[in-house]
Order: sequence, then structure tokens, then C-alpha cells
Amino acid sequence: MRTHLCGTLRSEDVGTRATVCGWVAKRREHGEHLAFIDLRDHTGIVQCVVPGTVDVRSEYVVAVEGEVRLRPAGTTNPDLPTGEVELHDCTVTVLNAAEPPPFPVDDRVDVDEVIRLKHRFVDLRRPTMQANLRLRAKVNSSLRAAMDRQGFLEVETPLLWAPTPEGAREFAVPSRLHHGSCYVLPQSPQLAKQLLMVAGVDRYYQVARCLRDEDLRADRQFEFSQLDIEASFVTQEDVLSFVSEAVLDAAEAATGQRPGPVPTMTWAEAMDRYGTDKPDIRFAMELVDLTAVFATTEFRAFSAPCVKAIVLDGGAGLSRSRLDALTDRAKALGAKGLAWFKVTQNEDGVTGIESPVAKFLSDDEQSGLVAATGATVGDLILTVADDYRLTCHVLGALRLELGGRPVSEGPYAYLWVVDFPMFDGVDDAGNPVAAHHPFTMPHPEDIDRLESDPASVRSQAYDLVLNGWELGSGSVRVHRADIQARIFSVLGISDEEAASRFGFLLGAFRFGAPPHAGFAVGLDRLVAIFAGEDNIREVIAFPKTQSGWDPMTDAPKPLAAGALRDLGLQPIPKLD
RNA sequence: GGACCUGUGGUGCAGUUUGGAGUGCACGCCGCCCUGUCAAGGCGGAGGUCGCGGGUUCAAAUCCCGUCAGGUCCGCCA
Repeated sequence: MRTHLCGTLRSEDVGTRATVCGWVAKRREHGEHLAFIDLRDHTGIVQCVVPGTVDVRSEYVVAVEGEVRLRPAGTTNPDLPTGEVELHDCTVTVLNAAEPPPFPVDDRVDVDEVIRLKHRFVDLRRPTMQANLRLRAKVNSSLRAAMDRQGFLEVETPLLWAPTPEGAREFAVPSRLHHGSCYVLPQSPQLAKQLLMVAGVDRYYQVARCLRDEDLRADRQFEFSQLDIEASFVTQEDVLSFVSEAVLDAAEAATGQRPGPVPTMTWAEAMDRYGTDKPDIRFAMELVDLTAVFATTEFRAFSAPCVKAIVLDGGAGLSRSRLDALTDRAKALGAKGLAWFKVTQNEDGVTGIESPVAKFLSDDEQSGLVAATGATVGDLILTVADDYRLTCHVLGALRLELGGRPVSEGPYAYLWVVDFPMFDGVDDAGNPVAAHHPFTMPHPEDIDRLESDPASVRSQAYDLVLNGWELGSGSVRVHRADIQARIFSVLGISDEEAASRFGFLLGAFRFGAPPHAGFAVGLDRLVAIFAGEDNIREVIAFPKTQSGWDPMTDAPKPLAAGALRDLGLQPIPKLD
């Protein structure tokens, strides 16, 4: 039907007759003897010259036949890759007329999200969205190639799986043949891939769809894709190497540049220095520990288990209302308050601090504060005093708000965060909660303290971070029944409970489970960052709104009565 | 479950603080003109439940209450 693609025509093609197909991006009529059509396909736009009037409108689907020629002197368009040439003396065939589009099909305006999603098929015609779809395919393909090259086997796993009441809320799929019972859609293929290790697959990967019925965010949709990986007879170092290879390849495929080796940081160091387990290491503004400075303070607000600070260079000029807003933000994040100190200089050139709480601090504490933070005249020091986790959480968030840049802005700073804690807090019954999942192998140096001091036990779990976004996580798995039993015991999971929840996995492990470890890389986030997008919706063909609504299909919708009956379902009124 | 921001012709905005006729801008759309434009240009025209409901007022896009939707975030996401 066509001989060329619109965006690919160049001066080398001059003299050839060409037929191109696409959508009318723009029509410009100059009377009865001349008209221009800018024709768009997925490769770009080319100008077609028609010797007369032309009965087309924006977004008509047309085929245009003409001769490629250099544009007349003085009429080239440097803004178009095809700007040196044009299709001349064209014949236009309308393949399909179109109503005016609901919004402009270009990248110049930010259209309301609902309108874009309702007409996603139009939205995706825009050059940026086309580029995002194509970038995603390219990244996807480079990841697959990297895994193939490293000896991994692609295996698909079921979407209809069994409930595993641990972790994220699952989407349920009622069974027609088994009234009252449900499958669930997998929050990840975690258990399936471990079974594949027992099955001797050795090295597995899959670009897997994962589904989690949790609240949506800029970096979270109900359904998302992971490069899911699992390998047998490997160490943590091996997994980090496999994944690094894949994501560095992906970066190179996406951007043309290969970042350097991925640095590694322990979880403890990440929390200490950045207040988060997913630090954006593109900028410093690190947390400073002041606990020692205020160890004997008379100031009640600072007599806490942990006192930390961040310094905003040149921040002493911040207005009172801005500081109040920061204080409100800190409180919203859980802090009791936020103490700020402007580093000032008096007429004699002596450095001092200006703060509503300065009068509560001794001279030594004031000078110690400035010395420890390294702040200089004109800077702003923000301090939080609370327990360790909360202090880190609040200052880590303020650090990002005050010093951070959009996630999608280069450079691309990958980071491995290793040695996560095995447990994170306690549940209602006072039992420790698994930080990763209950099949995570404890750190070999800490395993003896599993029962005596679980809070101090590190695990062989690790995260990959890119520009402050968690790109994925993984762990070395428990493959020995004795260690697994000890972990379940610490978690307060009885033998019966373990058997009912994970019986098929534990059963399989009795038949020869190899040591194994794995990882999963969030594909949507990875592509979004490379695409320069701060929301993964922009790299997903048909995403949902933050409330989980699809304006195009109007899903979710009530089921017809007959369908409900087939599934053995009956709606009940919404509970308050 | 909670906080904040947003909602005005098809699209993007201004107008809301300080109530006074649906007022304005740009794009798009329709008609006419135009032989080198490319965000073409000129002339003319159509197009509105100011998200929805209630309240205050002589009078509400504007003030108040509620509600719906979108966005960002906290909780949540092993």
C-alpha cells in the first residue's frame, strides 16, 4: 500500500516516486492552485504539495503519491528531519475520513488526564507517546537479549494463581466451576519462579505482568511489568552482576551511553546518609548526625534517641511562611516539629545562629551544631529529633523536596542497596514482620541471632535504585527446611499456618531444592526514567487513573446479573 | 482512611483575592479569500449547565457547606 515511511524521506530519495500513508497532521491551502499536507506516521512528518485544492481535514487517513524532490531554495524547514525534501505533484486518496480530534495531536499542550485516557488511541498518536512506546520496546528487547546472553530461559507462569495472604492485596478472580472459590492474579511470580528452580530450570527470566490491588501513585499502577529473574547455584554477587549487566545494557540501548559500574551501599549507610532505603545519589545534601552534640542538652525537644540535620546551602533567606510550610510538611510526615537555624554573621564578623529555639541551646551546642553540619553563613540548618527511623524518614523527604530534581532528569545514577534488615517492626501480636518476604535468607554473619535478637539480623536482600526510585528488589532464598522453620517460628507462623499458606512450595522443597536467588526489575519505572517522564502512565499504552478507573472502557463496571449468577456471586451494600 | 492543588465553549488559559449581564486571550471548528506555506495569512461566523447539589445575598464562575472527578503526596505497596 505504501513505498516509503513519512519521516524517513531524505535528499537521497530525490527523484523517486513514493506513496506514503498516514494521518493528516496539518493542511494549508493557498487558493485553488496550491495546498500543503503535513502527513504523519509513526516515523514523523513529511510535507506533501498538492497542485490544487484538497478535500481533507486533520486526522483524515490518506495515501499520498508523488515525487520526492528537493524543496525550492529558501523553503527548507530546519525544524523537520524531512525538511529538505517534499513530496511533489501529489495525488491524495482518502482512506478514511475523521472527525476533528478531541484535542490537538501534538506535544505542545498538556491535556486533561481523563480526556487523554478516554481517547487514548488519539493520545498515543502524539510523537512523544509514540517515542515512549518504541523506547519501551527497545528497553524490553535489550533486557531480554541480556538475559538470553547470560544463559537464562524465558518461561511463562500462570496469571490464575492461588491466594497467598502475605504482602500486597491481591485481585481475586471468582471461579465459575468452583462456586465460592477464587483464583488470584499474582502480585509477582515469586513462588512460581522458585518452583522452577526446584524443577531444574537453573536460570529463569520473564517479562512478567504483576497485579497489586493497592493505592496508585505516579510510580505505581495496579498492573505493571517486571523483568523477573531467578537463578540456581548462585550467590548474591552473581545476581547483582546479572542484573547490572541487563540494566546497563538497557541504559545504553535507551540513551546511547553506558553508565559506569553500579555502586553498592548498605541499607544502614543509605539510611544514615540519605534517610531512605532508595537514595537519590545525584546530589549530596546528606543527613548529619547530631545526637552526640545534643547528648546532654537541656532542650527537651532535642533530648531524643536521634537528632539529625540537613543543610540547605544559601537557605537562610527563606521566608517565615516557607519555613512554616516546611514545618507543616515535617509534621505531616510524622515529626513532632522541625527546628530551623539560619547561620548568620554579626557586625563584628562573628558567626552565630538565628532561630526561635536558639535561646534553649547552650553556646557549646550552638557552635557544635554549626561545626558538625559544616554550615556557613547564609545557610539554613533543619533538624529533627525523634526515634531513628522517623528522623531519617522526615529529613530524607525534606532533602528530596529542597534539593531534589525530577527523577527523569539525567544523569542516571544506579545504586545497589544491600544488607536490608531481615525484619521490620512487629505485628499486632508482637511478632517481627518480614521486611522482604519469609523466604529471604538471613545474612550468614547474623543467622545465630535469629531468635535472640531478630531486630539486628540483616538479610541477603537487596534493592536496585535509580535516581531515587526503587527499580526492583530481590534476595537469596531460603532453600533449607531447618532455617525456614526457624524463620517461620520467629515470625510467629505455626507449622499448620505455614503448610496452609505455602504448603505447595515447602512440599516441593523437600524434593531437592537447589540454593537459589533472584530479582525483579520494574520495567515501567525504568522506561519512564529513560523517557524523561515522571509518571509511569506515560510509558503504558492503556493505564488507569489514580482511582483505578479506565475512562476509555469505563472499567470497572458492574457485572450483568447472569454473569454474577454463573460465578455464584451476589453484591452486598458497601460497608461504611 | 487522610492532606494539598485543580475543575470556565472542542483544547489550553485568564477572570475567583475585593460578588454586579457568560466578559476576555490563544488554538481548534464552520464559511469565504489567498500560488511556497510549514503553529501559514486575511475576513466573517458558530460554539457555555463556569464539574454537580445546597446555602448566604437584591445579585454567585466569584463567598460558605457538601459532593463528584483528576493530579501530587502520607498511610498502604512482604
